[in-house]
Amino acid sequence: MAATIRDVARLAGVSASTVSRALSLPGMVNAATRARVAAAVEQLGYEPNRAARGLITGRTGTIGLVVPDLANPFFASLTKGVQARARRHDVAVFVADTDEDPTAESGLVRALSKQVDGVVLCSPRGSDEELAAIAQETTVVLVNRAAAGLPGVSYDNEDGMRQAVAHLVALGHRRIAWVGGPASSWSTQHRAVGLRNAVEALQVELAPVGNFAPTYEGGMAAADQVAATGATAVIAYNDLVAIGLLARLHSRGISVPGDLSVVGVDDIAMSRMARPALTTVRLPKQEAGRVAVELLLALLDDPDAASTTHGDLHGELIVRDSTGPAPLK
Amino acid sequence: MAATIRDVARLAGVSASTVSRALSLPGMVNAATRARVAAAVEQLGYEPNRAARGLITGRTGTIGLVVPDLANPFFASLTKGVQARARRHDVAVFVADTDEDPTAESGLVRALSKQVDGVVLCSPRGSDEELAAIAQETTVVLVNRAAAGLPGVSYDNEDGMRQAVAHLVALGHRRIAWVGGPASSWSTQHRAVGLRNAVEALQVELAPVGNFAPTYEGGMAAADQVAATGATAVIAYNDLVAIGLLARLHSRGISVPGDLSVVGVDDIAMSRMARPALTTVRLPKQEAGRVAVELLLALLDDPDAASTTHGDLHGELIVRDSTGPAPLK
DNA sequence: ACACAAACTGCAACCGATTGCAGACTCATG
DNA sequence: CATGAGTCTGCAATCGGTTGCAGTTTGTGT
Repeated sequence: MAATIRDVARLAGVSASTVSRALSLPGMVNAATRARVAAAVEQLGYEPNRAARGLITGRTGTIGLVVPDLANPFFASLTKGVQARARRHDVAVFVADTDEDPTAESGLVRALSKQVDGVVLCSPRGSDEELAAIAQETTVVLVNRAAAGLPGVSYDNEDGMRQAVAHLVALGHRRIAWVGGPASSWSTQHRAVGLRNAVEALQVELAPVGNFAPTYEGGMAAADQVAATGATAVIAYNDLVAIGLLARLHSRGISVPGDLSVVGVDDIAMSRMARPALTTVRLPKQEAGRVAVELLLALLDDPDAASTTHGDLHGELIVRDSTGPAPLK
Repeated sequence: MAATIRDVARLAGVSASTVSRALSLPGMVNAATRARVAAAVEQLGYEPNRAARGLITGRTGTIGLVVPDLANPFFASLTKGVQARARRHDVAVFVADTDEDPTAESGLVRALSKQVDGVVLCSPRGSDEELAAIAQETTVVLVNRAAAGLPGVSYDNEDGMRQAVAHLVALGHRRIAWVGGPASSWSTQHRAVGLRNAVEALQVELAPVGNFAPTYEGGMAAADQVAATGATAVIAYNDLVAIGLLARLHSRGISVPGDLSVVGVDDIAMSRMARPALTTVRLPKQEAGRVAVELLLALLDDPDAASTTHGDLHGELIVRDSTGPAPLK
């Protein structure tokens, strides 16, 4: 069906080797020959078969991406970033969705590992040991998680929390509630640490209300506990949780930001459209995907480029309508 | 690095051919031999290299998926459905995002076509001719678009619109505005037709306000025109547009559903969280992805299975808080 | 014990590329 | 005109699998 390198060779009146070289090492072939080859390629609409090349060179020009849930806008954006950057490098992307099933991670990576040069693994739920085992199989770049010596890109969660707290303190808030995500989540842990540092530095009080699912429902579930803390502001694990809070607070007649200010994390598209529009720490999601791809490709080119082994991204506080001055007592 | 079929063969004390057969045509090899092979496979953690197989069999066990925008929750869900179903069939998925660029479509499909068995093409913006050309290159299944003879899966837009109109009419609305999506969009055209049929059948008035971007901003832009039509209800091209309408109507002090009822299409996650929660025609997005994969795989098995050449999915009206009785005059 | 078919297994060619090596050609120089 | 250096180009091996064909083993009937 599709033209092969031999078809091109025949049409150009040269051998397959020459065609191969004309395409990948143009300097090695005579300009006239190269032109004939180019014409034949054009005429046949020839595109090299990467799989075949991969057998020889060990490089398939393909990477894998494993995410917990594509329907989560956070990962959708990240995937988009990976996608875009990979295409620029003429690399194709296999996408796999674990459906939040931690046990599926290693299986998927293993299945993928034979067909790709490396894998970008997002927010892995597995243990450090599992990740180390996975990294044996293929080159792995982690996103949103730092694990023992593995290359990766993550956000500076501490700094993001600091910005959020500083904003709230400037508005006069002195007691801030915190709705955590899943206890096992690396991000939750780091955000909690960042919060503790920030409240300590600014001498305000932190009122943690526990761990909730990182979803709208999680936010709904947390809202009443938040209200009960007596805090005048709340920072949520992520925007979905924050929007859940907004919904439940509204139905309880608690005014945002009049009675309570709400801050999220991520800045997903939905946050802008929430009512009131959500103040949030914007994490550069597509950027994370792009950096992860660059990191992975660099690592593939030079497996011990220890210098480029980790990317660190910063969040940026986006102030909208869900935060305001602390209510007067 | 990774074990090859020859490694397995050596360990099991048989030839590579036998290993190959033990794995793909188990009936052809002796049970005892098969067991030895299985043990060796297990011990080495062997996974066949699909790319190599693809060279011989012409089937790579890989399909491509091309969507206009992964960050759009509609396509994210669809991708998830494709993903899940493909995995069940042990098929890997290449995902490519055109970034809403219609000219990128055919290029991407062409680049993909050498590495995949077939492609699922979502909401293609290209012309029928372009699509026909693409279909020459590889097996294609369309989603959200019916084009000249190409296999595909789409929604029954007419019926969805009928349900929405019936709901509004039952609530006493007699004049319904319609905010269309991009004029070139296949869905817009079909939804408009469905609406015209429905209003005619139920003897109410339709007030189209033109075509807008299928986004939140599009909805914001359309809101004032909607208000000016004097309609008591509006049906939006999709949920994002409907949510944009909600936002602008709210800031203009127009009460929903008190003054105006709003209906969307899609039922993205955000719709449940909108204020008021959005009444919408739920389109089974993951289901569409699943059906598309089944269709594609069936077509690959039997290229002229004309019987299974088209999937038709139905929407379902989800009534929430954005629709209510028409205001009394 | 012998012939014959059935059931397995291995050899070798092949898929579409890449690449080390050596042969062929060009051209300037002695 | 022979020689040598430089350029190009082709041959053939290779990657990791699959598969047609032929050879070997096994089992059965007589």
